[in-house]
Amino acid sequence: MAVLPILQFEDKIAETVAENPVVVIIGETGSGKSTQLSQILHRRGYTRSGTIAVTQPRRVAAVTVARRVAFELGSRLGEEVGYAIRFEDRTSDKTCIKYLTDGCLLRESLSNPELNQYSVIILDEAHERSLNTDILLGLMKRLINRRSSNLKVLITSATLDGVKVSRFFSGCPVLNVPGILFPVEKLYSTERPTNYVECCLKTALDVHVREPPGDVLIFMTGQDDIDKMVFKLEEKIQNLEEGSCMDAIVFPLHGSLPPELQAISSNLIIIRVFSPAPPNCRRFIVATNIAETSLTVDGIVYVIDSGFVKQRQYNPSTGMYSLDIVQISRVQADQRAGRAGRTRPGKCYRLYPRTVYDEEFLDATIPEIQRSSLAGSVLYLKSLSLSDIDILKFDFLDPPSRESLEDALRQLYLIDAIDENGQITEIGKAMAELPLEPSLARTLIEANELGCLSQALTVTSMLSAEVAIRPTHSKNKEKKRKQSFYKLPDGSGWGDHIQLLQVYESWDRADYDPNWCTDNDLQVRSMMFSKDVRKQLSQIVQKMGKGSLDVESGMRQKQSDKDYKKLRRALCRGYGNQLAERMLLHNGYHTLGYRSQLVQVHPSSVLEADEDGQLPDYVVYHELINTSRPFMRNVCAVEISWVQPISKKLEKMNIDKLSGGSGASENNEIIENKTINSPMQAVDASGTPGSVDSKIQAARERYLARKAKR
DNA sequence: GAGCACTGC
Repeated sequence: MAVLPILQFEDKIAETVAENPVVVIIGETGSGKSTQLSQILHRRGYTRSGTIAVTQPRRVAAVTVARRVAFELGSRLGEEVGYAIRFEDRTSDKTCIKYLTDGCLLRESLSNPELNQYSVIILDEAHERSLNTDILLGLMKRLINRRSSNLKVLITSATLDGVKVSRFFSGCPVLNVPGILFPVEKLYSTERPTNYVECCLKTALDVHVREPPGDVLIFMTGQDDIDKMVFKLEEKIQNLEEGSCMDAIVFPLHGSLPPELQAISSNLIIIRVFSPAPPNCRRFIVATNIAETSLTVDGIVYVIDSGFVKQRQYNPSTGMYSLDIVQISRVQADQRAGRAGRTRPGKCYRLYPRTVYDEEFLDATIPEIQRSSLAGSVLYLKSLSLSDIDILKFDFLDPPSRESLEDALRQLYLIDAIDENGQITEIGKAMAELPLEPSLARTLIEANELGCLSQALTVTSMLSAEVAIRPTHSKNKEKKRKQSFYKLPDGSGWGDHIQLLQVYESWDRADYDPNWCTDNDLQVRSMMFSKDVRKQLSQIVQKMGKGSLDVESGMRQKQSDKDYKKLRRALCRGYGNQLAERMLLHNGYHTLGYRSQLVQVHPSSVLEADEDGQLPDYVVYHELINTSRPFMRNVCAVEISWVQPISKKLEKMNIDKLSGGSGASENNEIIENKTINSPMQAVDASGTPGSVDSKIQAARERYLARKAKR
């Protein structure tokens, strides 16, 4: 194996780190930064005064890199080198290099805000701008001022965004470490295709017929398009004249491969996708952006880039999520192209003109912090109770909009996490201890008061694991699906939360048999995950727990509480920021919030109407999602008397007080000025119905209209 | 009467 480029810079790196508290390392793919930086600093003695922490945005990365480094140092995993991810801590007293997810480091800083056990903190893959890494960047800036004598912070990034990060850390040095990527030739289309699936197909066939051997990676937006593409490509290849070109196999690659295929397809992917193709056979891998960073497929020589990605975004002014097809950024486009140059020189077919890349694409993807609801993050920051930190003044690399921060404060106030002056409450502090989104954390705390903690643990775990009751993957098994659907409990008409509880209880009665999940079309993976979450939550709430926490005790609870009244009441408290009232004359709802929205119960809900065909007067919802229309997903019936205290709170809510009173106007300017530099990307917020292509077309037209206005 | 990209505590 060739010497990793980064090792040639060892002296330079050590020297720079010795002289500066913060250093930015720009290391391209293949530079070895993730495995070598920690070892270099270990060699230079930084582990004598503390541990070296290396954060990763993904769990697998934390595990595999730790394993690799342990191997290189000839030590056993969990001793000198260890890792910590949720549910799994493989470190010991001996551990001096610790890989962990960014979320884990955030959790650690909750109990130890100065992170004193660490002599070095490396934030790896910072360019991906995960929500947690962005918050860590802000915390690190504060920390180095307080621990300047004994803390070193390294921030690694793959793109040339180093200047920005350096500026954020008052002009800290930036080191560039080259990677070992082969050149990739970029070929642009002369115009935007009107039908991007067809265009991908045509390009793929062209490559297959004309280009020498080498595998092809095709980036598309979602499962539907991928399935369509796989089908059409296989068909076309079969119709090619025998012997006119080499054989081919086509694979789909996305995050939610059907559960019944998962077992086989993990073999498929590992053995067939991740090993070289048989001789004289070309592999086509049709993937979502999962293949951009999370999964690396070796042997790719050709990349076909549609130029689009599906992105989830949060709109703070409506409290609604939407899943939109948006243009990728230049960073993303280059990342995709780079996938063609890992083993030898490659080619990237960009299905958009050069001018689109140059003029329309954003430099970088909008960071997650500007696309998410910030209630959880704001609660986290408030719970650190750092007297020197004001949320609205918190120093973010890219600040979220003031609107988004205010939305978070309103939400937190409505669920009692902060008081009317924006100060964190005792309830809020308890909520922050729980690895749950704020509404679910609040539900658990209220359930504890009401004596239905066991049931609430189950519901929050199921929601937290995003267990889907009726997966849509079994198209060719229509009969079986219907049968099994009727076997599952239905929430007794009260709604989806209750159904989730009942489903988990059924699984408990089946002794947590994985086959029970498969028989009922439930993803084994997500059910197992919810079991892990439940266990973890149980351990945390044990301290405050009143009564038994096991699943059976929740079932006994039901004997005395047939209507799930206590649980639904706890949910009503927890979702005080996510309530809706039915309209008088029909079954539509309007949300009870800062800005009321007209919404409907999602058709997948098990919520039942009464004899007159009327849905409950009041419901709580887990999420608002704007697809073809605005829908409430995961709904539960509540009673008016429980809603009233929350309505009163809503009436007297005052955002000026919540955001810190008089000081707010001053902060206002700071945040708003910064926000102007990072506008939201063009999004499809109107929920235009129709095919993906028509959505893309519509998004493009809106973009051009806006451009013309300017 | 709908349909979901990807992560993570």
